[in-house]
Amino acid sequence: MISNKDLAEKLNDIADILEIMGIKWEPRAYRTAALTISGLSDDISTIYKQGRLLELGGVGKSIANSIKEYVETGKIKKYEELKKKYPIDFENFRKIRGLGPKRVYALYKNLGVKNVSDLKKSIAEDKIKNLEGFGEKSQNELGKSIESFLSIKSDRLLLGYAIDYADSIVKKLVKSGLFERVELAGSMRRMKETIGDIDILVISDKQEGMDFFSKLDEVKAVIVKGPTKTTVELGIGTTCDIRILPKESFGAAMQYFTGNKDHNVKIRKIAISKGLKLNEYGLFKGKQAVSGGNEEEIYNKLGMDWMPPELRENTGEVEAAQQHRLPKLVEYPQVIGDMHVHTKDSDGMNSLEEMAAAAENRGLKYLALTNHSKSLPIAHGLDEKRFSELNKKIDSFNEKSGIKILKGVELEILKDGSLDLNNDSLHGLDFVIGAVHQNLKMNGKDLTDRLIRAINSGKINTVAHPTDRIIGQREELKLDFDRVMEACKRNEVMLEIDGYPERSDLPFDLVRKAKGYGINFSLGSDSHRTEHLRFLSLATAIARRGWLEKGEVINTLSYREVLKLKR
DNA sequence: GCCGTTTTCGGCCCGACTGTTTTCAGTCG
Repeated sequence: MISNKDLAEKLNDIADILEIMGIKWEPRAYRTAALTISGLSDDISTIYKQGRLLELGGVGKSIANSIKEYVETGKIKKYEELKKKYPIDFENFRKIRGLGPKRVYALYKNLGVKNVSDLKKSIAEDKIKNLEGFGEKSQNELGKSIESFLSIKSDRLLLGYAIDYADSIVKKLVKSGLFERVELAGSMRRMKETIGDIDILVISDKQEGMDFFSKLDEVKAVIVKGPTKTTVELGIGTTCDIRILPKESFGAAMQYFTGNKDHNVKIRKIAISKGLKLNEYGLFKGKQAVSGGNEEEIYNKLGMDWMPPELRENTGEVEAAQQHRLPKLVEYPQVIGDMHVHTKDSDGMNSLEEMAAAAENRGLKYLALTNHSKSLPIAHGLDEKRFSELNKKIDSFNEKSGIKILKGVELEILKDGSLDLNNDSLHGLDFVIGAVHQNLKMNGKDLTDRLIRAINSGKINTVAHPTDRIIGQREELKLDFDRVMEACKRNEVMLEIDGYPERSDLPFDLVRKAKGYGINFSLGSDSHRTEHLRFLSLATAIARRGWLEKGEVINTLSYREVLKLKR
């Protein structure tokens, strides 16, 4: 089965094997390429067909050839040969904490350990501790690592659920009074849709802070405990790092621990090119600190503007910051309406009044009530008659309410691309979200045609969760997004950014692509109960990660202006 | 093997922590 993930694993395997063979720099090249490929949203076969392999960072002639082989035959000769020589399950070993290529090789060479169950057996037989370079403690630690490897369901947590958990930890740390400052960093500060771990940076000169942290209720086990860094395993199934820093280094540390790896490597290379050195303690000229306490100042001294964390993925933000051409991103408070909300009239849990009151409490000025239409019976989709009744109820609600409700629908786009409500009914609505929920097993071309027919109808405002992915459960639809986006631009149809954590759809790189087509966006929480309204800010985060500005997001318009979008 | 306002050859981010060492290798982020 050809996939980006499978290819990345194969390249990582090659890297691991080359490393145990004692080869110096080649492993790094394969790992860089693997990292690039695992971060792609386009299919590797698509990129190959478009002849764009060499545009990928870390992919040169040789690796491009391997990828060509892989896409065409499903195999890579170099990989097969190396794997025959070293038949070791590196893919799973990589997920076990404390095991790298060198130690895996030592286990293989001395004990014949090829996979996780072999390793488990060797531990049970007490064989590891006598190996050179291992001991009683490593044997025990490996046993624990295997346990947590076997119990973990998926690699990454959804930001939408982890962020509140992390915030509550931060609040406890602040409340303890042991820290001068407490901040989240890492992928969570970048608001990445999924996170691998939680990074917390603190200013403190008290060692008690670390003890307090290690004893929080959320902490299941302490993995690393050093004077400046502690790593713990949390109850929600992820690890959390906390790092203590002096005040004069805090800006440097925020810089260091926020950007993704590529962003950071690039920034540090720029520092080197200016005769400086950048690490988590500051920006240095020789041994003299040039800057450190303030993150913005560090970027400025390196000749670039400060950039919002959401952008720090090395997708052109560094160059833009150097040329002072960063976008003026849409701000969280500028999003004053939610364009995708359900009530119990279809498959929601709360009433119109409850959703409106909760939204008003969150400071919103309006929301679009977009219940499902009749061809989605599983969600109690509404027919023309029920929409008409609901709309009357909305009209009378709006007369006496501060927060306003738009009469909307999440309208089924049927198998042939036709729409699920008649024209009269659609005419009575303020905001129409076209959505595909059923018959997803069509091929990519038919799906694209189906969607484009709906876009061409002139009756929908926006396309709901366009890729239809469910993170960890369902792949993105194989749509031809160039055709979809051209059709959207031509018909002035928007794309939705659905903030519901499992969806997070459009993904941020496709948002960026659509921005290039001049398309506007609607943001929605896809709330099915009042507690879900918080997901609107996750949609805003994706918009920011896709470089969107205020004018490209309709949720920044006033209620009256949004009403004018009626089709 | 990749890459280039440091180079088409000669580098490749870098510091903390752990365990096994007796001065350091391996792993991690």
